[in-house]
Amino acid sequence: MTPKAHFAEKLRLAGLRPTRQRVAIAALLLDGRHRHVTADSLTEEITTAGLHVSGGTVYNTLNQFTEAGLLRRVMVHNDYSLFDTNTDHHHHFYEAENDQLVDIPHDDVILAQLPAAPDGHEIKAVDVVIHIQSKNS
Amino acid sequence: MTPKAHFAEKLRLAGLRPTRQRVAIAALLLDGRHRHVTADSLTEEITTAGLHVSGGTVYNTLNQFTEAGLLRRVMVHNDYSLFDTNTDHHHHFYEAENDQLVDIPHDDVILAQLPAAPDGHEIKAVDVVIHIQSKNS
DNA sequence: TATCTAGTTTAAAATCATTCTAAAGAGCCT
DNA sequence: AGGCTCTTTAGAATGATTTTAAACTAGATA
Repeated sequence: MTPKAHFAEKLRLAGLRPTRQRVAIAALLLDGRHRHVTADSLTEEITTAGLHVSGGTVYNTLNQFTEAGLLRRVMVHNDYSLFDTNTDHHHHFYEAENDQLVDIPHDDVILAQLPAAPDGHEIKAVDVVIHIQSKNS
Repeated sequence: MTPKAHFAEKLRLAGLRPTRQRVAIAALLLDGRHRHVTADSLTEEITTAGLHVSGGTVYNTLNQFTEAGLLRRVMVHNDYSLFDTNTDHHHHFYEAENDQLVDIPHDDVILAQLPAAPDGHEIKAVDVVIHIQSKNS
C-alpha cells in the first residue's frame, strides 16, 4: 500500500473524505511521531514540503482531525490553539516563560481519587497540566 | 474601616496602586464569593453597579489581579479568558457543551504520584481539568 | 494646600488568531 | 461522462485582546 493510500484509508475510517489536502496533512501529522503543532507551524511544514494549503483549510483540517480523534487539543494558554499528535492518554508539563510544552508519560501521574461527575454527566477526559518554571526566576 | 479602604489596602498589599477603577473592580471580585468571570461578564457587573470602566482597563485589571495572585486564570478553551475568584488550590469540571465550569474541592482529587520537574525547573502549579458531558449525548 | 511626576485610564485604532463567504474545484456514486 | 455533494480557496469578517497617545490622578513633596 502506498503511503498516500495508507493515509487516505485512515481518513476514510475516521469518516473524512480523503481530499488531496487532508491526505497531505495526514502524511505530515499522523505518521506516529509525537509532537505539538499550531496552525502556524503546520502551515510552515506544508510550505517546506513544497505544498500549499489555504489558511482556512489548515484550520478546518486541524479541527476536523481533532473532532475525529486523530489529534488532541491541548489547553495551556489562550493565545492560539495547540494540537498534540499523541492522542493516547497522557499529561503535560507547561513552561509559560518559553511557551514550552512537554509530554508526561501516562503512568507518571497517578490519580488515586477523582470526584464523581455531577448528576447526569460522565467523565470524558482528565487533563493534568503541571505548570513549571526555571528555578532561578 | 470602610469597604473602600479595605479593598484599597488589599490592592496596596498586592503592589497595585488603588485607583478608583481597581478598587471598584476589587469590591466586585474580591469579596470572598467564589465564581468565574470573563472580561465581558465583569463589564456587565460594573455597568449594573452603575459604574463605568473602559474596556482596556477591564482587561488590564484582570491581568494585573491575576499577576498579583488575586485571581486565577482557568484554561479550558481558547475562546476567551476565564478568571476564578477562588485562588485556593482546587480543580475544575468543564462541560464543553454549555461552556460550564464547576469547582472541585481540593481534597476530592488525590494525586498519588507526580513526575519530577525537568532539570532546572520546579513545579509552580498542578491543574486538573475533568472534561464531562451529559450522559445521553 | 499647591505642585510635580510616574503610573493609570480612556476611546479609538490596531492586532491577530480564527471563522465565514461565495465561487470554483474535486471526490465519488451511477 | 454526468451530476451531486462536500471541499477548497482567497479574501472579507469577526471578536477577543492589546496598543496608542493624550488626558487624568494617586501619592509624594514642598
